[in-house]
Amino acid sequence: MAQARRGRPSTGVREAVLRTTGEVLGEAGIALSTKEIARRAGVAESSIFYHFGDRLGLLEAVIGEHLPVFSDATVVLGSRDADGDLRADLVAVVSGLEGFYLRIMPVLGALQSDRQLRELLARRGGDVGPHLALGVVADLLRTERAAGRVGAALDPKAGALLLIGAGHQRAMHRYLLGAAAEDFLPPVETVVEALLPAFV
Amino acid sequence: MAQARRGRPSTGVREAVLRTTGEVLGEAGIALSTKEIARRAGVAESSIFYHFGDRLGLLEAVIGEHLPVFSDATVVLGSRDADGDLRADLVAVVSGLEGFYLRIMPVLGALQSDRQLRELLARRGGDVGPHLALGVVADLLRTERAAGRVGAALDPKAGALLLIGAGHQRAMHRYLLGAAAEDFLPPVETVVEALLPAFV
DNA sequence: GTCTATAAGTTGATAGAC
DNA sequence: GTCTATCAACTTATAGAC
Repeated sequence: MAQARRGRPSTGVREAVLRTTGEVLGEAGIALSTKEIARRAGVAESSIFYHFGDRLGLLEAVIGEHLPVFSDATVVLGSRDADGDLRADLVAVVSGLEGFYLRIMPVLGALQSDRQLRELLARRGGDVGPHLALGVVADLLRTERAAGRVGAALDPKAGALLLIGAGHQRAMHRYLLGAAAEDFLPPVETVVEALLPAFV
Repeated sequence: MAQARRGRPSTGVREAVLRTTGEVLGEAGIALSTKEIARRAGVAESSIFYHFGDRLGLLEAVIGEHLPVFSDATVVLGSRDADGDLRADLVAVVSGLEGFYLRIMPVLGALQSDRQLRELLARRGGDVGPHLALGVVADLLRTERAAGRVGAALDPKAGALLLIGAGHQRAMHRYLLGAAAEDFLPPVETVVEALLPAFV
């Protein structure tokens, strides 16, 4: 970001393309075309190739833009204020995770349905990607454990997998079924109630 | 299935197309082409349109073929023999779920990344689909609870969400990262160990 | 029911003007 | 840095022979 601007300043085409691609990703998935993105973004199709090289380069840029958020605690967990009640705090954590996974679902779906994107992820060597959310939540549990608010016997990574699994599961079914999902899903409060004995 | 066969018997083109489409789905995702499927299946491309009408019809047929398995306990849970030890039984359940979700990942990825397929799912009105796995596991927990092997206070749906969430989470990260995922994921045994207090 | 041949439209990508 | 114009390859889909 400390890079000095040289040459002609951008007129926002790159940004418009990235934004539009993110939108189309949520609708058509990775079966998106550079032509349609250019049309919807109101730019020339050739500008996409100027900025991103080829179609995969565009996909890499869009996906890659979202990959770092998985290690950002504020984004993954949402805003929470610990008020001392473990139950309420866990409800806030799972709800935050659910909202996060609901928002990131198009990116997650693209990664799951395109081998080239998975290879891009593997090439990054693990320094970015969905798996880092586990570390974020595990760190939170370690802190809470040190403060004595969570049982000393709890394995932080295992606890993180359970909380994330619950939030992700609710988010995925809501994404797939829409409002009808609530008829099948147990409420966050019920899930936390069931999980509570494992955390005290 | 009780339908009598009329007219000329099939020569297996339909089945070959369905099988091949399932394979391609795991590689290219929903960005698959009828041409490539025909080539890999060794059939004429026009045969695809004869059997499935159009491209979406083919996708619907392939996805629809997999949707009912989510309500099949044997498939979802895998083969387990309850030997009386709750801990070992839960490990078997989560491991079974992990294997199931690992196999079904291409279908799940396609649903998450294509709006048309999600609409197909919604049109089915909930009688098939990924959400039914919740009922399968919840039923298992109800049985175990009635037998006194699981705590009476446990909500079956909440318990199911936690078990499925854990298995699905492990499956997804293994699918995205391959063997490297094991470095980040807590082992099934550790997860069950952490979850155990919620189930007794 | 499966094939070959073909059509019209879309695709990702490049060249060159400004 | 962005555009218009263009291209060959590929896309989905149809017609008609066997």
